[in-house]
Amino acid sequence: MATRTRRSQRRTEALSRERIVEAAVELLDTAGESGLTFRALTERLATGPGAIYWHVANKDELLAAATDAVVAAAVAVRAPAAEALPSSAPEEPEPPASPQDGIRTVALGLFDAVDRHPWLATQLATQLARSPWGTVTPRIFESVGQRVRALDVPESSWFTVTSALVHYVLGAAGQNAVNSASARALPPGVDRTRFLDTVSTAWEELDPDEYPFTRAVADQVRGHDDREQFLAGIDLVLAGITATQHRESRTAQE
Amino acid sequence: MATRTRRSQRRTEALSRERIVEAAVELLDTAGESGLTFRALTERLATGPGAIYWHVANKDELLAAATDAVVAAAVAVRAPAAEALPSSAPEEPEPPASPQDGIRTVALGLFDAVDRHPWLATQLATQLARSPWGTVTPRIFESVGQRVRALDVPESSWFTVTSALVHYVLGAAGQNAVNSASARALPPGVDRTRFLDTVSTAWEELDPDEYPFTRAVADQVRGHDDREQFLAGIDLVLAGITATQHRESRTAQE
DNA sequence: ACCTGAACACCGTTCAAGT
DNA sequence: ACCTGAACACCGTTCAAGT
Repeated sequence: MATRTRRSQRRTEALSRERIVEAAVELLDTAGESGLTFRALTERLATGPGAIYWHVANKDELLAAATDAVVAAAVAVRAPAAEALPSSAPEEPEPPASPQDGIRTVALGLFDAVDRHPWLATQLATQLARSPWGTVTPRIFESVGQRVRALDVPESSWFTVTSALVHYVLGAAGQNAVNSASARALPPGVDRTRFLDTVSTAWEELDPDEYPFTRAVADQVRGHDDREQFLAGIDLVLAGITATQHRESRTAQE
Repeated sequence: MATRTRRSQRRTEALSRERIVEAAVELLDTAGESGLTFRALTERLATGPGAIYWHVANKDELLAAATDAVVAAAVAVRAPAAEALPSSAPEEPEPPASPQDGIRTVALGLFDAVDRHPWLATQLATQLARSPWGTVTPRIFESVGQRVRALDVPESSWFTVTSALVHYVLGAAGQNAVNSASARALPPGVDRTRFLDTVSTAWEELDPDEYPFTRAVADQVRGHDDREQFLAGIDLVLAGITATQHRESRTAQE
């Protein structure tokens, strides 16, 4: 009864794992987590479930592959100047970004990816929980870690410091998917300002005895910018790294 | 054909939302996320699906309630001394914990909760993503925020600083569910040491060109303690808060 | 080697009917 | 008001069969 979807013609391109993952990402983006079903996928790819199972072991593996593909694209960041104006003065020496800026860029890359693909927040948690030896964790870890090494953190702290940064980024990005996803779910026309207003008001109406702090802070929710706040958190961790180093070198000198 | 489960006798206690949520948490703990089904739940509660739907709107609400219950318990931390030796010297004045220690305690409370309930990592991401105006976010936020206020952070920074801490905690706790859950999934007898060994080895075998940092750090994975590393991250953020304040007051004095 | 599509077991949810 | 349990629509996955 539902109107026949316009994609029923025989597919021309051969099926491949790549095409399947690509279709999965599209489906997740447009229809959300619950929108990714093998039935929707077979229709979109004009094939049967068996064909998909030939290329992919099961749904978990498909979700992992989709997550990995998006993360890989997100963390493969170059210096922003390089792509901003591709044809202008290619011989101009790239401004050597500080390691701190590099970390901010990588972090923002992931942050924005979660913003564009809200399902990524949950999947990141799920995939990371499933296998730290998978491809997703090392990818993120490596990208942040290389910049941490460029700070003058002693080698013995590399693992701890990088972990702290990665944890913050994942936590903050996950939490932010909230806002973008929820805001999107609201009736169109209700924009971000109205959305923050809703949250702020809800917080203001909490029980004064149980939630004094949250109530006190409700107003600050209203005007805040997610990216700005995200970066402020990064800077807090970076400041902590610097401060800890200084404390250590001071102690070492005595 | 399956052996009749021992719980088929008529239930004595009346059904209630509370009992349902309690059973859901048990099911999640023992059988994992995929183990929580309405069928398993009806069997355990010796009832039919309709009875459950009388108390709970749907599975999403049930998961939200389960998450909220566990988070509420985790975040309601008292000074550790109070419960350690309940009957010894009750009039002894409690050592006034510093706000920093308070933050560490709350954070560890959540960290350990995720450790005991690995499904919490995913659910935290999901629930937070679904509704920041729900009960889960304010609960965590409030508990951390009250301690942030006790540090001498200027009021204008309350929201940002508390958010940063909460994001770190959620990210780190989520990532850690990894380890406990994965370690649990391994054949019994393979303990944590062996598990870390596996991860470490996997990281050592990554492509040297693409993953130089992760490889360099692989060895540090082997001996590390999750809780210690988690706290080190908290301390990094706390150090960042202090450093930022000093910088600000220094600037203000000029 | 790659794909088809009917079939299977299982899941969340509904609802007419009971007490 | 609270509970029962058959029924429904939908899902992931399998597999004998085709090319």
